[in-house]
Amino acid sequence: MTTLTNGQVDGTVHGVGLVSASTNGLVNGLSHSHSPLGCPATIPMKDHDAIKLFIGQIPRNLDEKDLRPLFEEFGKIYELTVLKDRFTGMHKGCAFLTYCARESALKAQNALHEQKTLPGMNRPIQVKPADSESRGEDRKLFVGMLNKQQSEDDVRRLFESFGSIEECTILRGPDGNSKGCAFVKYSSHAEAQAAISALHGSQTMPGASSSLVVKFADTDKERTIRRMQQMAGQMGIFNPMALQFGAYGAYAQVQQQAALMASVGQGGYLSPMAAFAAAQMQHMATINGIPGAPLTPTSGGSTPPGIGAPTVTSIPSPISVNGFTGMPPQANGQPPAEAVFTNGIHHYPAQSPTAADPLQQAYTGVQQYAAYPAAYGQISQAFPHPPPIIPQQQREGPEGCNLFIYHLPQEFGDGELMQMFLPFGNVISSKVFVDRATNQSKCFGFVSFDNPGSAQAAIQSMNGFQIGMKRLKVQLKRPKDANRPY
DNA sequence: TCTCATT
Repeated sequence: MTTLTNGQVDGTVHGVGLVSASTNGLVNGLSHSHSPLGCPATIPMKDHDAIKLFIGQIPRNLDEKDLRPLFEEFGKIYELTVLKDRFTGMHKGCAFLTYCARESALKAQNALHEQKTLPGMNRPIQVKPADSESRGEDRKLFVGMLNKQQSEDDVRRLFESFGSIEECTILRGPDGNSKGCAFVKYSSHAEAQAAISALHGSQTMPGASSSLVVKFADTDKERTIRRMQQMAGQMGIFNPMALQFGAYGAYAQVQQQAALMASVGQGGYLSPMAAFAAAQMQHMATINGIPGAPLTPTSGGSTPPGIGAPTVTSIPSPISVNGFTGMPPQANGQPPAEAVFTNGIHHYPAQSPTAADPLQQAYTGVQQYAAYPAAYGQISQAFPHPPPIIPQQQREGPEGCNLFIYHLPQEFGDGELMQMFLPFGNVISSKVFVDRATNQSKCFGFVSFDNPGSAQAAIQSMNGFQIGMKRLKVQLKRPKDANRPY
């Protein structure tokens, strides 16, 4: 039989049509045996005490069939799954492996873990019980402020008197140089706690800038947050060029992370990163709403999580921007404060974007919505969820609705500022202050909501939010007539 | 100064 078709594998099932899952498994060519009576092969059984192993440091060009031979020599495999990205299908470089027999897993771990390096990898293969098997990362410590010369053995010696160390890893860069920190995993939480009590801050390693840090390692959730903050900080998302290509990849990533963040749970407040991811998705949706871009949804069902669709009707006419619309750039040497608000926004519709403002150029796609209502109308038809509100005029909300934001990234403009705060409510205006002379952001601005609840939610979530090296400072704008106690 | 990846 050269061609395997449904129902004709072993003669026990005839005709085309529904095929049982187990028969499908046979069609897929796995090497199961058949019983003498011609029944489908029994599903392989595993011991009740079988261990699921995590396999790491797998070259991304190896799939299950390539890996089986490597592991089969230690016993019959119950299940082997290469982890793939749920959106892109990308090989994640690791896998789960369960042997039918517990003993096989132990043998494989002993023989392979850190024992050999697969082609193309610069670190040895990892074969150890999956996280799901051990329950809880509350035994793992992060150790910081080590001397970069200290080895695994040095660290072990430092920590061994507090308990039995299951794992000890120095963090190293690609070149193998220590990053001055390590992970130490004990067999119990109590041991880990004892090490913290005894060692944290107890000494300063030669060459370290402060005393030894010993604390519990980040949980998965914390790691997720950390990653996303790093991602947010390192241009990627904010770099307009990154949005021009690879938009799907960026979208998928952000969507995935937003989903993750949704599960992190931050006491009822939208967590900073979820807010951020949501804002960025809106941003990307805006970019992709330009006709011809690949992301245009075909139905309303594909709203990314966490996004409330802004409404077209709340977009005021772009033509009058506080009456300053047509004002030429340096009309006055020292403009009054109110004029500063309008400077640097959708600039001067009569002009095309100029090289004087790279950011403006970069965001031309967005700014056109403001400058050319007709174009906006077209796009809003093509895209079920219209792009976010474009700030048209500087409006203050009621008291308690207006925020000061300090420490904005240099490249943030009004649009980015608004994007960042949209998830918390209806942003009626956003304004980044711009230096008139240099056209550079002064790294602070205002955001106004239409209700105090949104403002409070934004403060809760975004104050202290890390972007790159900086942390946002978000607080209520003091009312003009506030009674100052001093 | 929080790993390379944990369905």
